[in-house]
Amino acid sequence: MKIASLPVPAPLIEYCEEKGITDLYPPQAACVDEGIFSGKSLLVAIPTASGKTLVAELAMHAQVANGGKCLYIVPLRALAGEKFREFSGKGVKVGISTGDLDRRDEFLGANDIIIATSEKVDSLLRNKTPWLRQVTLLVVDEVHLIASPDRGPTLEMVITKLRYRIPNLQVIALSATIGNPKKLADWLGAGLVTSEWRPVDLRQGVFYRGKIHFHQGEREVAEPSKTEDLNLCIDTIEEGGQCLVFVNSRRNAEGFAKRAAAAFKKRVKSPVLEEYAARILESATTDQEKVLAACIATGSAFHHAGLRREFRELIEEGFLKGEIRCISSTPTLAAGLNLPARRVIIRDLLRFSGAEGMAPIPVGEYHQMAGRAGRPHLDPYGEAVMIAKNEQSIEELFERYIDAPAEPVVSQCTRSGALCSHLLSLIATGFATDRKGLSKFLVQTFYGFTHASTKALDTIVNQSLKFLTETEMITEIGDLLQATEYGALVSRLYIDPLSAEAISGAMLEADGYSDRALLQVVCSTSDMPALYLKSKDLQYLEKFLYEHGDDLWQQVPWEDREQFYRSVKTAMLLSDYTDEVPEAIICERYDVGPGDLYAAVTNVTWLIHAAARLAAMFREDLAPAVRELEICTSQGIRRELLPLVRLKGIGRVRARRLFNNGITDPATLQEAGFDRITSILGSGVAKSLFSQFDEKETKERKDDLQGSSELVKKAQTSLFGFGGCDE
DNA sequence: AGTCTTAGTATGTAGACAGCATGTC
DNA sequence: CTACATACTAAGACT
Repeated sequence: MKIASLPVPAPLIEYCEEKGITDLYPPQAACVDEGIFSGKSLLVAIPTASGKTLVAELAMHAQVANGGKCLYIVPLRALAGEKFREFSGKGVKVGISTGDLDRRDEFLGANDIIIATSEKVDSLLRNKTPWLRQVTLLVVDEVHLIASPDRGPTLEMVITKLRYRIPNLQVIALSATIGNPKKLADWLGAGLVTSEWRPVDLRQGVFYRGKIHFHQGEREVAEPSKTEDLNLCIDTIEEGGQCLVFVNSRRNAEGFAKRAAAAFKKRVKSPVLEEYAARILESATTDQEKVLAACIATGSAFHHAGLRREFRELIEEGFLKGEIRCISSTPTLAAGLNLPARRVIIRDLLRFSGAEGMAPIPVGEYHQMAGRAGRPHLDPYGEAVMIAKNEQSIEELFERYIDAPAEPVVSQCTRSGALCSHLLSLIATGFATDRKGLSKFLVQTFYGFTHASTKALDTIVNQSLKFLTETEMITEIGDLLQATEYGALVSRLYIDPLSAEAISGAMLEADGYSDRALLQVVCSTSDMPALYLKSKDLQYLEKFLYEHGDDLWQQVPWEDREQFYRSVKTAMLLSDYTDEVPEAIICERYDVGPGDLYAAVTNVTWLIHAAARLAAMFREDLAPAVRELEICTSQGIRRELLPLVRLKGIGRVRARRLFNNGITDPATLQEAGFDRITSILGSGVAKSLFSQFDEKETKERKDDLQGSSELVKKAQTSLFGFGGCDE
């Protein structure tokens, strides 16, 4: 099917033709036949890299041409960015909205295509964002993530909410191959396109004793090194390809990269790689990062969430450009960006999962990783290889993974805790005003669609409503369910009601305040992933609790202390960060990577913000201190620097430099004079600082004049600020 | 004596969404 | 409740 013949606006067609794309791939043509251009919903369950995105893009452009608006839901922020770049510059207005990124936010609704994560869309719904009603096409990327235990329910709820609100909404759901595509399509009222077709031939095989066994035959692999995984990797490099190795732990990822680096030393030399290594070394703070630099210099790299984003992106870029030959990675790369390689080695098929010990990875995940093999237009074929430990397991691996269908997608709505937050949001946002309304909504979910009896769900609904009523987040008067001001706030803050209750409960009971106490409570909630405990941690944790245990708001439990210790450890790390302990020392002390540190800081900042809002509601006296902590945490500064960072252009580093030079607040800064500041921070920064003071003075004069109208406004908001459920 | 090898044992384990209001080095 | 690879340790074997 020719792209030029499709009913889409010219810019997209021209763009495709420039790229040399003139015909649709067979699965894409099937989507056209199924009616994507006539507004029909569709579930597209086809392999990775077989052109799902273009299907969505065609449908979106057609919608926009008819005056429609499109919402594109992705699972990861990094993916949102990737799609944003991909969709931009083709004659439609594209906007992006994720937690850490809000480009063009004021006019977000003015865009034709808006890309957002599922949680962000849920948050937009909870805040009654008006333009959501104008959406005519919903694209859900990776819709099989409905089966994800922690984030699946949100995705399921968001889809259900949007379809509930918008009649005739066209839904295009994109998915990897799954076990029950028909079921999912039926739920969405969608047509179904499935296919095994791929643009590059994919050979899946099992390596054993120097040979890869494929369905189509065998392939010999040379054995220049002692280890099989490395031999497989070198084999592809020698052939001119790149290699992606999936392993089950960070340590393994680093270990493999080191071994590969030693083997590559004689083979790969490149000035570009040297430059990458130098760039990393320049800002490296930990040993781990120095190792990474050494590896990259030879063309190998490791990739996991302990690395800072900057380095991860550098590795991805280096691999895409073909400079880096081999990446050993934890599942970070499996679900993330589009990084194909000629050979993918799925080395570890077991992964540690808390309750289950070492458990085999799901078939769906294997397929996702295997699908990474083969770069379209660049590789003659792609190879996905597992490694067998004995003759017998060759057969087993074929059966268990290569020839096995992926798991069916199953709703996770009944998982403990998942529903409570969503029920609150349904009530607070007016999707349901009584129990009947809730049931009516819940039968529309995928859970409701796949379960004839809602008994299991009803039990959880009753429990959750009981909790929400007892904690006064909702009231039930007669039949009427309504969110209280507290409940509405919790819903909008997007925290788990359990976390909200833990935080406000602790604050209500507290006699004093300390940052540590608040941090520990916040770190004990499910919204804050706590650090793992290691044996060496026990010593200093016990010492800390002996000295400061009484200052905490939560009591040290008598038994089952692990959870508590973990929250204390996490709080101590964050406390060190606001105490301006250098990154390298924190990383070493708590055995985390810079990426983990960054993640913990952004996460806790969000929760402290929520805590500050809750404090304003329940403990006004604590609110100023909590708000201060919010700034301290986000900036990584001690309280003494607070007056300085209020100034534009002053962050943690400059503030510290000023402070150490005896300049402790804006007033002394102004007194010190331009020349003195120039000598500390340079003339550029000094100039912008002093121009701020001039602006401020003129603004203050204006504010004095407007003071009276400001007051009126405040009175109005408090007069009408009790719920505001109308839209 | 110093180095390598081996067997036994202790240890630790993937990832990442959300608020809010704008500007770090 | 489930496992495994790796790092470390101590003791033995070799140059």
